[in-house]
Amino acid sequence: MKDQTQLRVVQAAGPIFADKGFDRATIREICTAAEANLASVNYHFGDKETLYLEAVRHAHALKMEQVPLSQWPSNTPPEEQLRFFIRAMLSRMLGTDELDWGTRLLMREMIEPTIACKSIVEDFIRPQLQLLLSILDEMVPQNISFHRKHQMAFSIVGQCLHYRVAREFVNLLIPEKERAEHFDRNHLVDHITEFSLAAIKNLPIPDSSEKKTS
Amino acid sequence: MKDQTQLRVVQAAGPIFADKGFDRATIREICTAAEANLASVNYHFGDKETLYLEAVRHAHALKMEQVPLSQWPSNTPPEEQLRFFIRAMLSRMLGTDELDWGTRLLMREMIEPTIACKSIVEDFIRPQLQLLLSILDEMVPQNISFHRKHQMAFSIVGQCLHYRVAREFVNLLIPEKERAEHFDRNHLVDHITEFSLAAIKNLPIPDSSEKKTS
Amino acid sequence: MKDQTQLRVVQAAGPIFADKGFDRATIREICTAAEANLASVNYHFGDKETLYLEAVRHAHALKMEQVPLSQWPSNTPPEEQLRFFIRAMLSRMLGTDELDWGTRLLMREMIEPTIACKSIVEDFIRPQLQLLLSILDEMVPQNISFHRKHQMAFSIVGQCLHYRVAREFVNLLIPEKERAEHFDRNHLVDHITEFSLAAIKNLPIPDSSEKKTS
Amino acid sequence: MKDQTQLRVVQAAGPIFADKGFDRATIREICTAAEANLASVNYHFGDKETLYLEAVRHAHALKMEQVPLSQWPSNTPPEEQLRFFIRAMLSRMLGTDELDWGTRLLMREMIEPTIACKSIVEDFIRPQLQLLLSILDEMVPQNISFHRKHQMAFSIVGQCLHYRVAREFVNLLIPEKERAEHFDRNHLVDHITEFSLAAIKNLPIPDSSEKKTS
DNA sequence: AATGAATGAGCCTTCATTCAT
DNA sequence: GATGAATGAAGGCTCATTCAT
Repeated sequence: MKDQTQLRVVQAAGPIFADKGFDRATIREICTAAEANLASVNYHFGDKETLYLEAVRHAHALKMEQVPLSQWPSNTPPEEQLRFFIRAMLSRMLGTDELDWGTRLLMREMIEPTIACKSIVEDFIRPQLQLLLSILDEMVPQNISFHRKHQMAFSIVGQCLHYRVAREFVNLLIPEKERAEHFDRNHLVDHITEFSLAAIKNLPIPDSSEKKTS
Repeated sequence: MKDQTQLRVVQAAGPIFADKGFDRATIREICTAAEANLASVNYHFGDKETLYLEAVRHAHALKMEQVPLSQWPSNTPPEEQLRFFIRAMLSRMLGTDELDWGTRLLMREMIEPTIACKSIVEDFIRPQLQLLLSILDEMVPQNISFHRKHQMAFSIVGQCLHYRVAREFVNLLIPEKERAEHFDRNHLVDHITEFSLAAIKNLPIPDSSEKKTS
Repeated sequence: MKDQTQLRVVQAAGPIFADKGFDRATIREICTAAEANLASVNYHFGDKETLYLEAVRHAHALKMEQVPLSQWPSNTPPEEQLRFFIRAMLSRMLGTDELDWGTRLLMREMIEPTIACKSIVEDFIRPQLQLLLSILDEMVPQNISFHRKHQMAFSIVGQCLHYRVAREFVNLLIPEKERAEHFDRNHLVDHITEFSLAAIKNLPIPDSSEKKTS
Repeated sequence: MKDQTQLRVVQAAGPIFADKGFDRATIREICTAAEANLASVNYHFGDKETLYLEAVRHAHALKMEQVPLSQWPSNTPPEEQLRFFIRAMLSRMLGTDELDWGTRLLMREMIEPTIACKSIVEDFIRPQLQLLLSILDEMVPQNISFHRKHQMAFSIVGQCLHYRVAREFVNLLIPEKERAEHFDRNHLVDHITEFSLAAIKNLPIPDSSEKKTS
């Protein structure tokens, strides 16, 4: 019964912060949900902001635990590795309904970064980027520059991110029937993989520094 | 000096809502910025939420005015059209510093849609999507299905969106020097255009319905 | 179209003040109901309080017009005069549903008198009291004192007043069926008349100054 | 110093609500009078309306404590019981100056009933009515009907109520000297008692259902 | 004469935070 | 170590009133 309270509060805080954002979430609501005293937050965390930070940290620790970085046999062809990677990333982003709040928290950090942002990127985002880069390494010429590989990586990540961040827009743009049939997770994984592979394999090699710009 | 007040308030509201979000923005702050009376909001808009709506509408009307849908000579090759389109979209998204608040407002709508969301999509987003689709039409086989074209379009949009939505992450992931040299607007336009063109031109034609899925 | 507005506003104000009381009634609501401009009240009456006064005056002018002081043949026996009087008073108090607001206004003046109170009493209440006293005069000994006659009059008025002022209490105390059958206007007129007549005719004559008091 | 605040606030609220009514009374004024924080009302009662309810309840609990239901020796003749009863009722209604606010609160409930009304009637009014009915029982024929006894009771109550509800009217109608000499509490008790006794003892017995009505 | 725009004061309520126990 | 009571600051909103036209 020691720091159980503390834990209960962080756990309760996550979904609530995700749902309502920092401002609209109230300490009262969180403490009620955690069956803890109203003063718990200030007692255990000092203030609301610190609790938020702790909640975000807790959230992505949980996320990493549930959808770990993909593993595959060493002889898996890079094309398949890419497909696996994209599937994992989309899964993390689209989430199941119960786990969705983690992503929602992450998105809030993207558009309104707090102190939590930095550690999220280092602990959570960068490793994924590195993994993606290592997959790309097997598909692109060795002498390709740092930034081109990163741009490719971002092009892949961006395609996934879109379906999560602009989800509501997609819902409004694509009729429900069409969405149900062709925009489910499997089809999206396939499309993004094919699109990206086609791009990677046919991208002109010359360094972009001599590119034209209108 | 007639109903200037109303306009002043909407104009002041935009950047403030964008900066702080609906909750943290106070009508007191907005009215002060607009040099208007505190009761102006109630008088002209009824309540804070309606003001927010009006501010969002005003914002994207402004945006469209400043970076209108691209126009080009009828003989422009589709590849160049795509480059123009991507340049315009990125410009709208990245914006100049003073105009950035419009996009921030838009992102908040993506993540936490309000009543404003629907009209934004219809008036602002869908026309852009249609334009992009018409460009793609000139580059892909005629018999390609509705959803494949949309997926391609979203793949392009997603790549752009990423640099705006995940801007803070990119800033943390890419060293400043590298960013300054290779991730400025021009280079990004070039990369996204090349990447997308390479993908479009080499994408396997068969319908995705017979694709494999692991 | 001259002072029509002014009249429309007073007429609209009456029922609204009656319903909600001075504070809860808003100028906006009144002007809307009167289809007049929001500034009309201040323009025509100066302020809200003056409008209230005017509305009360208007109300009881109307009341007097609709239920005038009873008239009867000169040879009507005083017992019947009393019955007529009580019937008229109860009618004014209980009112029909549309005219009820006049009484509600009056009651508010009773428990929270404003400047309107005095003129109401002089123009509206005192004449009724005089009439009642003149009826009593025909039934009680000539030498009875001023205050005894007034006390009798108040005893009669009080019985009527009770059913209006404490209406809600009566509703809660008496089952609906019983009320419908035995507490309608006719039965109340009969009861109050009988009760009062029985009292008047049997009241001990000695002056109350020598009464015992425990 | 525990939950004294809550009590202080209710106590301060009573007279203020009585004086100004629900709307014009401000929680600021109440909290200041109670030497409590402005937020106390929300903390202890939730909102203003609940505080009002509590204040009304508190008020009539107090009232009953100060002027309890009359008690008398079992051999007291009913006529004397009635006098005692009327004295107690008038005392509660007219009150002393400091305690007047309780009645003012009650009158407001009569004219503009709130949620508090019902419980007041049940806990406070009905017991008094029952007591009065039991006194009447000893003076009227056994076979008299339910509603006749109630009508008599109301006739008695109404006479008392009048001097409270229409107090301001009486003040304007009766010259001050006259009032001082003949309308003080003792004289009123005597008059109302005599008047009512005379009525009760001489009321025609037949049921009112066969009464004439003009 | 009459009105639409604008204002200033004030109200209820909410919330994170603190404090005494 | 933990909590229930209490607080101070601020927020959105409502309203009667004023003012320029």
